[in-house]
Amino acid sequence: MTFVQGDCFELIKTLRDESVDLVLTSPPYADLKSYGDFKGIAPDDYVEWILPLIHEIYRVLKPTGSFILNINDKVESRFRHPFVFDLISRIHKDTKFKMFERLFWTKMKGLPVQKRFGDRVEFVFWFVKGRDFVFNLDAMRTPYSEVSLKRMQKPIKARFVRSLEDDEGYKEWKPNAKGALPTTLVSISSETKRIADTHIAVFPEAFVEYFLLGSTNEGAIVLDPFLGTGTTAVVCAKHSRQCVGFEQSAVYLDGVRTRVGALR
Amino acid sequence: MTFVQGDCFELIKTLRDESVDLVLTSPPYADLKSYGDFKGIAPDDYVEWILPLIHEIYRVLKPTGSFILNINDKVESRFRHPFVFDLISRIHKDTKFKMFERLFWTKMKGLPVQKRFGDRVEFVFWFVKGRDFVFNLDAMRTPYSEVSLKRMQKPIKARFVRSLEDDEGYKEWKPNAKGALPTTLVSISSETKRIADTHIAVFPEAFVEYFLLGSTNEGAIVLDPFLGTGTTAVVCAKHSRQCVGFEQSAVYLDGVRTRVGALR
DNA sequence: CTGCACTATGAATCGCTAA
DNA sequence: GTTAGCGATTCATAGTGCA
Repeated sequence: MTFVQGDCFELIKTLRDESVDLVLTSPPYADLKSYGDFKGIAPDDYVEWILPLIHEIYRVLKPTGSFILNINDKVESRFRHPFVFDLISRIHKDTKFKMFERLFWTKMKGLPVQKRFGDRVEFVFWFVKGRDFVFNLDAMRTPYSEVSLKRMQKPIKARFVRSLEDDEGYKEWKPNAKGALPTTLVSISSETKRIADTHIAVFPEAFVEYFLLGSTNEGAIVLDPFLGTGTTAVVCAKHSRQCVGFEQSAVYLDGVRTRVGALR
Repeated sequence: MTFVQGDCFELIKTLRDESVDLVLTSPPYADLKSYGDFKGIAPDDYVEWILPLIHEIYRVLKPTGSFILNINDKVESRFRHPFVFDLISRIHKDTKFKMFERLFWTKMKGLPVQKRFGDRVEFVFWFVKGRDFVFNLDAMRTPYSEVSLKRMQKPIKARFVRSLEDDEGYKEWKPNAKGALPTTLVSISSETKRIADTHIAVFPEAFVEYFLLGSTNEGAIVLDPFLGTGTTAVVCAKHSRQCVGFEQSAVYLDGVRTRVGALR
């Protein structure tokens, strides 16, 4: 575990090429207001602001590594600002990152709104450098629905071979002990933490756990350049991964050290 | 109801400026293979292919009108191609369209995959020309969840004013008769239609109904440049909207005329 | 009308083979 | 080397039908 207080845009330059297995982070979303110690970034400036960091992330990532980015867009004067779409487009143009998948994190809990749709979905982008990346699909399997579980109580037959019109096309179907295949809709409820006497919304631990176990093996080096309240560090400690975390705010970083220290 | 057989890129040029209330469509997604009568568009060429149509859509739309676009991206050699993100970015750069909202249509049923996440989500983009557009929020309210309904059986008090620590912050909460506020996660199950002896997947009627009633009033002129099996036309007929539909395939268009004619 | 059993199918993806 | 076409394969859900 290595936690450093300072500006991640500078600190990441001290890391060696191809030394990190996973970058898992939720950068501050574009906002006109400030965010903790962090001065807000206007939506129009967001892409140019964060792109240098993404180039560095590409550099420090191992060839088998992943970059998992949680982000959401904002409404500005009644319209949804397109900076997330701009960003994903630019990442493909300016770097060699490939998008393994775009996932939709639904929280089922959100701020009430009056004249709009309630926003219950955030983006999760999973970038890789090439085909040979770590992906533990079984670790990401999700619980079967109640209806499915009921049906599984006794073996069932299902037709898999569509072209055959006769009964030969039947096979036994066995449910996977580890759960159903994961889908692009990721349902994880949100959490709130209290640090330095302010409530802030963060990554839930379940969210970090899901992606950490799915994209790394034990002993992996995991970087979170916007450590915040340190959820990434806590989950890494629980699952034998090494966390490198950067954070501007000394107050937040103290909180992280306490939180991680309490696990021993 | 006006149905014309031909190329929508040309046909749309015959429509007058600011004459349409809603463009609701699901263009063919990028594909390397061909798609019905339609020659497939390679993902790399998709944006340049469809952008001229979008300029025309802007032109024919009334100042209060909406352009609602259902689209999804594709996997190409194991990676998710970014053309949807490129497209949304370019629409903002090349036209004056504003994005009212980006919605996520989840179908809860999809083709099985082996080594990926199952794709259960498609994008729905709602573009407008300015602040003064038709939006019937109440028509888009969704049924309350079972948990919410249970709570509503007897009057409950809910705390809305969070800053107050005392009991004065309680208010009576009355459920809205038209349902819960809609969210950006839209759950509508998929449908199958059979036309010209082939199964094709389309807009479900419930999908068209949801967005049609939410974005237009009675008597509205609705354009679907990729009419396909004509779900847009059928739903317009049921709800007293005028549909203008373009479709390349004469076979499909015959099917549409039969389908709409059967409603009288 | 309810509940359970059973089946069809969904804007798919991968890997092999041929050119 | 690369690409394009084709066949094999994947399974949870919605819907139908019957007791």
